[in-house]
Amino acid sequence: MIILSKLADYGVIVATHLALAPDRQENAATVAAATRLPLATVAKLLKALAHAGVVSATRGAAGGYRLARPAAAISIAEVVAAIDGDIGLTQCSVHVDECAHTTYCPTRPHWAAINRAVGQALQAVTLDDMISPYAFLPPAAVQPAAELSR
Amino acid sequence: MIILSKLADYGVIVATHLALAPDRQENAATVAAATRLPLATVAKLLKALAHAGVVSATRGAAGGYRLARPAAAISIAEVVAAIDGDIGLTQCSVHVDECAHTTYCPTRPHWAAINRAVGQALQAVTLDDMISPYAFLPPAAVQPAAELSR
DNA sequence: CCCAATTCGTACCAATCCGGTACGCAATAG
DNA sequence: CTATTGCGTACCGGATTGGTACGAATTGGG
Ligand code: SF4
Ligand code: SF4
Repeated sequence: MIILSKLADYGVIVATHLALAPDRQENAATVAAATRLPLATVAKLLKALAHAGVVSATRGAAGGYRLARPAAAISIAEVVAAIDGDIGLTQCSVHVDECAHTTYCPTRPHWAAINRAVGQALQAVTLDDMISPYAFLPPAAVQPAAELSR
Repeated sequence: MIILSKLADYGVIVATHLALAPDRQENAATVAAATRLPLATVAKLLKALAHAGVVSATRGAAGGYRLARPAAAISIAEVVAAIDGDIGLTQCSVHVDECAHTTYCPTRPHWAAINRAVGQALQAVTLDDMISPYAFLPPAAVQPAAELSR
């Protein structure tokens, strides 16, 4: 099973890319080219992220996106939640009343604890962590310029 | 977003129910009645669990299912994996080569760490914990109301 | 020895969800 | 005013999922 949806996965990549140059303002097309993702999809993602307050958008000509906060203050959980919705293991973790078995289900109380553990695993990682430890990654990864000029 | 599929959720319930009476042998119909789940679905789940070695089945007349191991030796992760397949956050966590972006994706190395954290959260809980309510909760039960009422 | 009970295996179907796309509107720079 | 760019919504095809059905294999009892 794959937990994150493709969109959420891509969303993290896009956010990470923006975290690389927090000062620059990039439009959707530029980000799409840099990440090699379909333009339309990137636009959709950026919009969702902007809606959640993770990135801020400036409209009009010469507009674009940039991180709304420093990269260290944005957790992966936030990015994922912006795209896939709130994270919860089971139905009852998110929408309490949308499961007919809530009344007698014996496992329900325990999910809360597991839920919290999973949530913390995602909240512990920030965008800053995603870009900083390039140490153990081969030099091929550290070349945003080459990506852009393609 | 909901991480576990409905089937996996139900699977845990079924497994938990079996853990309540490890010595008795129950057939699919009995389990379905006890858990108030559709019979056909329960049969499917039990088969999947049997295939993964979580429960053992005896065929023929007066046949039925029972846990293959003591409840304390079966983790939730195992039950979920038996139904939903191996747990992984992203595509590259499970099937490494099934993502076209593996070569230059900057986030890939980091998912492994998060992946492990999530996996441990599920492996830390056994069926035994599920049937002895709140046994492992007390330390965190300081503010259970907030979690449960969410 | 035969029959009934029960699991096993597979195959199938309907519904929902997801990834992706298209098009028109609003806002801003020049 | 106009070109550029983000915003919003609506739509569609395909994949996955939840659920069902039926026949084959296996065992216990009469
Ligand atoms: S109440 Fe039980 S069956 Fe319903 S979503 Fe929660 S764990 Fe699953
Ligand atoms: S390589 Fe990157 S894009 Fe591909 S599944 Fe892994 S994280 Fe997602």
